Amino acid sequence: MASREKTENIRNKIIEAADNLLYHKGYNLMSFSDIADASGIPRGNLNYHFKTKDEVLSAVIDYRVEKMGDMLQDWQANIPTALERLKRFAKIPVNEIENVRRYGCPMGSLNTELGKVQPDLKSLSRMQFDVFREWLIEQFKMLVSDQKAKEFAMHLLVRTQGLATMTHVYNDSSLLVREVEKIYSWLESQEYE
Amino acid sequence: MASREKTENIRNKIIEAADNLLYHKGYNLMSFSDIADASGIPRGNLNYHFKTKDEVLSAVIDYRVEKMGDMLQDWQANIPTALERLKRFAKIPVNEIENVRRYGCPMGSLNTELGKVQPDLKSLSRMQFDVFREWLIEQFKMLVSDQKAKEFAMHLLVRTQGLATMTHVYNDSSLLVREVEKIYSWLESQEYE
DNA sequence: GTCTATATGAAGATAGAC
DNA sequence: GTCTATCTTCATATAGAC
Repeated sequence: MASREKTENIRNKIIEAADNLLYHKGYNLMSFSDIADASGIPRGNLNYHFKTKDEVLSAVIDYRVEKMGDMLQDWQANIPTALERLKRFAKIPVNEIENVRRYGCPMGSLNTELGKVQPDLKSLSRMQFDVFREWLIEQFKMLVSDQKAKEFAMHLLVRTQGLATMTHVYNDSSLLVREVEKIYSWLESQEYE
Repeated sequence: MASREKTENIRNKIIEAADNLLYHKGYNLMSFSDIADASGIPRGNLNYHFKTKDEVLSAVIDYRVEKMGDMLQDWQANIPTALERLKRFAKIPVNEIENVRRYGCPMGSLNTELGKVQPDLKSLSRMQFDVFREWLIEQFKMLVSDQKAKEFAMHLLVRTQGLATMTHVYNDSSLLVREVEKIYSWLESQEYE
């Protein structure tokens, strides 16, 4: 149906606008008016598509999770070795360097904001990390024991989050580059069975 | 003067209550009413001591910076070697493990929240990091070249922030312990001149 | 200096016209 | 389905009595 398709388009416009605002302003400072302005959808009409702000967040998380899943599948298909795939992961912040400098990590900063006092929304937000975490474990499993794979996957997430946070604190993209190089060295130096 | 002393006491009560709320709820969700309830100071009276919410934040940051500076001075006086002092720093999250699990790092989470869209408040909040950063550089300077000292100081901050963020995301204190042990190994393995 | 009462504004959410 | 107008709530901040 054409009308249903149109509704879907509107929904997607809203989600994409909210996705950016969430990254650039954070959840608590993102208002429906902001979304209306950014998406071009009239203020009141938003509430037809999403009754509450929580529902908007939920839709954005689903959207992000799907997009990231697709990306990881693509890497799985097109990057030959696990080590190279891990390096590809570690490179994400370099590709997003200007955004990281200005806004931090979109997943980490959202979790940090919601984790304090909005536990339901935090659980939603954590799903973003689960996607990467499970994929990283699979990659490391091709290189080390299952036990070590879990540990290394978390360690990689720790270092990525840390560099994003500190790059943001000090507005310093050279720090980001240096820390990613350190991660590369670490990945290459592991004694894989 | 007794009355002036009393005013100071009230100010300090407000600051300490706001310090906790800022950590537990974040800046944007912390209201004057929250501070009034937590400190026992009547709602309206707060605005005599602090005209705006920004002023409260500023006072809390000053308070934190002073407290942390005292702590670092104490370490400097009472812990004999630079390596031991660095390990003492790395141990902070272990001592605060329950808080980190529930609320993340008080400095990192505040910077992340304010950094997106409140640049003036972000500058204030970054002062917390400056205290540690400068102290860490001094410690590393006793062990490596000046250039390396800056790099290592930031690297230590990166790893500390990363472990705090991920411990918070997954509510997982065993991750925190494991990552601090890794930092210990790293500190001990450096080839110092 | 302390506190009450209130002004003011902005947000999320809803009712109902088209 | 779309959108306007509005209700309600809650925040910061202020005016002014005590």
